[in-house]
Amino acid sequence: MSGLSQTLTRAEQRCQQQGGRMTTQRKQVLALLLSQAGPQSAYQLLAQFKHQYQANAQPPTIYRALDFLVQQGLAHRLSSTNQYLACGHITCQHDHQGTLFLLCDTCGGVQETPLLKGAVSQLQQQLGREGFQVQHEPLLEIHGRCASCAVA
Amino acid sequence: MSGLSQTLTRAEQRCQQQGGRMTTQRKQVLALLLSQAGPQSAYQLLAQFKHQYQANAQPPTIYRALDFLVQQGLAHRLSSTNQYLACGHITCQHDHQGTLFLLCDTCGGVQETPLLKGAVSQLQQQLGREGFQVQHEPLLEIHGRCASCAVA
DNA sequence: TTTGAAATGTTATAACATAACAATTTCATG
DNA sequence: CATGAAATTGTTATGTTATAACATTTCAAA
Repeated sequence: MSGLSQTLTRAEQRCQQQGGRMTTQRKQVLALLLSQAGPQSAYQLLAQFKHQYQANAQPPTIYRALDFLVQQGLAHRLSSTNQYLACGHITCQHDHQGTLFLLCDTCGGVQETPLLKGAVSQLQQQLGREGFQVQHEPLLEIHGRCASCAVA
Repeated sequence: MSGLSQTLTRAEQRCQQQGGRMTTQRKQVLALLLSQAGPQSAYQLLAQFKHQYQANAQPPTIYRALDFLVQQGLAHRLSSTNQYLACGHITCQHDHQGTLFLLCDTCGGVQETPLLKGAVSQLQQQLGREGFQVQHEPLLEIHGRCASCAVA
């Protein structure tokens, strides 16, 4: 578990390696994402951004920053809920072949886990069978009920 | 490969078994879906519905029909593209544990295939590890390039 | 220090989806 | 058949998500 500033530093390093510019604004949005308990909609983030950083910010500001962060692998977009969250593996050396998001429909929380090798190879088999070529790591979203909510 | 009317009949049977009412309107929307080459947005379907069936139809008409069809397992919603398509397995006895959609970013087409058992059990393993309970068959969407587009 | 590409600001609008309530239809049951 | 509760459909309005388009500014490399 590393602190916020360490994470931001690490994120900056990653951008440099990948030829991306980590500007103040983008860092602010990433910081916002990192401070959240759960995934947020773009407009929720916009509201917080306006409150904390820039009162007159407009949607494109947030969407551009989010697009950038997603491109750089520092954030993820959950397409099944139209939400965004910081990547849970900014500080670790992650060598994923894909990511699995477990979305709890009860509490709205998300668990992000690397796809296990076994699952990856099974999926690859299935893709190969169809002659389908994947360009980016697949992000798989599965809905259900998380462990905490299952207890209650 | 069964014809449109056969498929609609089969769909009707399924609804009855599941306690759903297959109305004229819903059948019309399903027929629209079945006549498509690829997945369509709700508003594309609305435009076609207005053209073919009811000139003054409004968005709720389409969304309600789509919601119903998805509930009954006769159609799917692709959350990564906000599109809808007819289930490719209305006429077969399908005993899926989940479905994998291969979305071609080049031609916009979709390949729908049942999740192979191996992949299912790998994913289940991973879910079990997190204590996560799935309520519905997972629908997994993977983007990439389909076989035809890979050739070109 | 120019200069051009990238980033940001700003206005407007497109695209996706649902709330809320009225009217109608359906269909089990009296 | 009558009829009334539940489901479906009609209709208006609006909420939510996302991007187009163009102006301005920033910033690093030549």
